[in-house]
Amino acid sequence: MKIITRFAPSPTGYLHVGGLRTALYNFLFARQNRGKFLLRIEDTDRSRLVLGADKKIIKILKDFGLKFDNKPVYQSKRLKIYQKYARRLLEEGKAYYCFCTPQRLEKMRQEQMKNKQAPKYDKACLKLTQQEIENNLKRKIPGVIRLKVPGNKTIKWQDIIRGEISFESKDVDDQVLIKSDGFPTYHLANVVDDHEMAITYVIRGEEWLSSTPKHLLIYEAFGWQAPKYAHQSLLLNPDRSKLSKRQGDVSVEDYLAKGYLKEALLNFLAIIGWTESKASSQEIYSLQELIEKFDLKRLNKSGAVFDLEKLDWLNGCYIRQMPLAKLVKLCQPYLPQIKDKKLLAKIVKVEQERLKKISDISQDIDFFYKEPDYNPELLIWKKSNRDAALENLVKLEDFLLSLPEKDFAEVEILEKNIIDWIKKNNYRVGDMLWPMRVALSGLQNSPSPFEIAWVLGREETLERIDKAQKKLK
RNA sequence: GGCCCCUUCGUCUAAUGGUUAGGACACCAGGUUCUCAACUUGGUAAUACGGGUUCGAUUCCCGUAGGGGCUACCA
Repeated sequence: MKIITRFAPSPTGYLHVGGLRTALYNFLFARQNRGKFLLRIEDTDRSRLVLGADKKIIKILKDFGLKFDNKPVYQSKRLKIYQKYARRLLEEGKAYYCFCTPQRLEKMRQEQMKNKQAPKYDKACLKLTQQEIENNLKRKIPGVIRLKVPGNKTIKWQDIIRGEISFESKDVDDQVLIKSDGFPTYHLANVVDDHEMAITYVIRGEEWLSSTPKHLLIYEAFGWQAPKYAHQSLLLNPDRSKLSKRQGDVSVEDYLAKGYLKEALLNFLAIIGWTESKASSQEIYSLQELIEKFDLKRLNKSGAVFDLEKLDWLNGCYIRQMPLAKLVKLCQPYLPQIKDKKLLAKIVKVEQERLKKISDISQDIDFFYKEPDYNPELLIWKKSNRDAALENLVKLEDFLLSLPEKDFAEVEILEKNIIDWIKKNNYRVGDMLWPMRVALSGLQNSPSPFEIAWVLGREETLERIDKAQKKLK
């Protein structure tokens, strides 16, 4: 049987990173089995609907390389279908009309809670006669359709990730199937669509675990075969609660805007809660590799803290491996003040190994195009003194003056020249390099003096060293 | 409150009856042409607790504790 998975987000705003992880797992599982990966937009809640949110989700999936098959299915366009199926359940006596007011339901729930009972619908409307029901319908009294849940039954299934899970039907509420506005609830629409779309594997978050008995009951009422379920663990805040906006960024867009790479984020989402095998210590995976190696059964049962430090590390790995031209392109938006393409490329090259996020590129780089202002004391190396620093800068300037323009064309040549000169004269490297670097950058911490001089060029380098001498006098 | 799920270093995890309990991130220390970064070598650090089963339990069972999820005419 062909394996078909789906990602079924509701378009209520941004896409949560946990949602992206679910999409990834569904995508991987489908691809590695040469199956299909479908997209369904669950837009049955009109009050929470955000216009355009579906387009954003589709764009993100595309940008991340999670290509889905077929056209996306919109539940809001399938109202008649859900109603048809609900009617069938009604006719077969497996569902019933309920006209209870929200107020009555609320009151009932409160009382049940007070009596330490599980809040559940009391099936009051099940006692309605056919005549009463028809009268209510004729008078257009708002009502819903509920599933008639059998009383004493054990519902169990083999979850791919968690093994056997069982619930008692007495703990399952008579779930609303069709709301009073005619829209289906998640539960009905989800089951009907998974069935009609021939979904074979449902991979979803753990928050759906306690809804699964409801879904299984609906499948049973229709006489359909249920798909296989895999309930993955949740992404957590550092305090181990469900990853939420209150404690940091949760939307995919947020992470992208912060300068995380798509590849890194996807890689991170894949390895958080999953490891390839007992033997492997691999952490970096391309999407293609994940398709080959991902194993649903090896997903971890317990929730995983979304560890930003590890994401930063992983992102840094990806940045360091990236071809310069691509990185320059990504950095450009963060450095609008630098119009000179060559200068931009040089700065990015020098900063490449220092970046954790793309956005870091805007940190401490002003000195590359603007004369730095700094305290002259900074020019003095810890093992040196003011007079020596000045003297060394003079020597250095004299030497650099002797180097032709072409020696500034590559970092390596410049470096070799200066180091050879230091060695030949038996200078201490720190005596020369520290003041040089500070003269060029004005910073305590910065790239090496060779790299900065290479970016600045011969003329600017000499000028800054000259200025540094004046500061020390 | 009820129902369900989970529990190995700070974090992500490996090890499914026999290991000095392994790796990665983070942290600490050393190395590397001055600082930072990168790289590299090394180090600190965990089986929640209590009972079983067993010659032997991280591993299997029970209980306790802790954490999480759900408990809507939201998904």
